[in-house]
Amino acid sequence: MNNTEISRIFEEVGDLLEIQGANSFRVRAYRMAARTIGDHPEQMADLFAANPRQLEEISGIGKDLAAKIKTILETSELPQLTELRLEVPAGVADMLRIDGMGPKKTAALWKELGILDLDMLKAACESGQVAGLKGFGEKTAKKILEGLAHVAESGMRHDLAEAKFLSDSIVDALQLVPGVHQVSAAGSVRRRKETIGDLDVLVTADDSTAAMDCLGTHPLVEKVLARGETKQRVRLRGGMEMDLRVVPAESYGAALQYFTGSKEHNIMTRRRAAEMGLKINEYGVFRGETSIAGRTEEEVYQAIGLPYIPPELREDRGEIQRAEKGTLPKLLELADMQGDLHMHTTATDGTASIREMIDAARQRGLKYIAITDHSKRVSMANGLDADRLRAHWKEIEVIRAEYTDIQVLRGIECDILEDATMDLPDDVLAEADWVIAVLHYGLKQPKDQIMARLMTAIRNPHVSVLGHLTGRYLGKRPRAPAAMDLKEVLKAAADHGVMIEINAHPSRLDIDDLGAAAARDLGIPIVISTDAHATTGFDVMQFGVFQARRAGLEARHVANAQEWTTFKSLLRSNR
DNA sequence: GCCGTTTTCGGCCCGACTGTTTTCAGTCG
Repeated sequence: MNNTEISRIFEEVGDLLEIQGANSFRVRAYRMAARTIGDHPEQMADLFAANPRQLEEISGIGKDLAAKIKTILETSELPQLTELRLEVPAGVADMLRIDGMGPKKTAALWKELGILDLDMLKAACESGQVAGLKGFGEKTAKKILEGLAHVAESGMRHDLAEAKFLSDSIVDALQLVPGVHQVSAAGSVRRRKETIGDLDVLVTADDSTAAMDCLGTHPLVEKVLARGETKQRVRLRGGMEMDLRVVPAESYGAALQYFTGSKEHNIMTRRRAAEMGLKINEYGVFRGETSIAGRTEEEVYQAIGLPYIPPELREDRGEIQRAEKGTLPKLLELADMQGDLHMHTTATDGTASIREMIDAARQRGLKYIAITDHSKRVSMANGLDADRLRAHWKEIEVIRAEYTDIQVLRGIECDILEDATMDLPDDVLAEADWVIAVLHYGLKQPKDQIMARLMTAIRNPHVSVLGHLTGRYLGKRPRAPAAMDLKEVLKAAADHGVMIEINAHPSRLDIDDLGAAAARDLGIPIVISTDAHATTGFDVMQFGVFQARRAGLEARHVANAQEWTTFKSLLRSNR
């Protein structure tokens, strides 16, 4: 059982307990544990094998949950969940996914009307049964029917690029509204999470009406779901939902801090405030009735004795403790990026020539790049065999000689084949300036085989970096990461001087933030690459930088944030 | 179910909006 599977078990226990009306803090404990385990950089199985007591040392895991993890690891199941499933029919928990439905309503529909799944729910709404139930009414029944229509997409997360585009568009529109002063995206978009559930935008205004009217009539908005004095919720075209909050200027910082989250980070800041005899809400920091801070986020953090914490770090992953000790990182910036080391040309599946890619890179101020077309295994992209690759490199040599302000490396994105050999012979790889080793095929192979393949690449003396390591895909058709022992892979990479890529494409962002942090802790240089297939492909670098910031990386941790001469000394061929 | 520099018991973040109610419960973030 891996962490994801254990996490799902606790998540389901939480849902079922909640429907049963269990103590909400108990429910929260299961949900917190599910999240903690799902996010944990090390496998519970490994921790347990090393020392069973380690589980209890994880914050949010006590004696009871540690014992349950042990049971799951040993028997692949949890008797408590088996029992809960007998008590709560399988389709009932699905009702929780409907917007506006929580545990109380779900339990009422199940117990009072005998509704067991979403189909029965739909029928009961249409027949008027739901509207007649105590505590329900016409509007609730209608809202449930609407919610049912959106249930598939409501739980769906969208990639950061799409979410940021929508959020920026609305922010830009609100900025033009007379009487609106400050406008900012908040929520997980501001924290630069790799996928986004819904959007938050915050404004300060003399009067909320104009801002809300602007949003309500914006061409991207499909429907206004709720509107009050200070808060409006809308559904955008494409299915995402957005909250707009209007606050007074003196509360802007407190509101921005509050609505940026994460929820877990806010619980920690509020708890800290309470310990200091203060109270934080979205209007400010209060001692008794008196507001002592709130105009800026800096003020809010200062009031609880902390320096400003960048949004990307606000996940309750130790940032509060680091802030307290004054050891917060000075996060990488987009402007730090000096080079880009993963891109394609018309030689394989890119749309621009070598020269066009070099020119586009220069326009963006890059000082060095690597041209890394596909190797032959990727036949659908017209991947290069040894002969074509050597000819391609010759062409690069001729063209790069024309430029004095940018270094151009002759690279290759070489597949690690299903049988754990490299797609190109060693003597060819030896001639490259830069070799990215990647898994494209056979991602569903068993863990042992995936590990064998990765070890082949890591031990190969010519491999510079592992590209999009896990092969996961976050797009409309998500693809799970390949099975691997990440800790072991990173350790081997560290031992052999192989770098790790953060692929900046918004559907990849692979390796992820926690993985990048783990690599950094092992002293592995991180490379952030766009994997550009066109001249516009360079523009996704920002998303790679966001992911690096979430990992807490500084410029010194990122190989291609270094000056060319420094970067050159990091190249494996120089060792 | 977790947790502890006032605590091993008694807390656990906090406010807005909606709908169904006549003063509030449920849901959400």
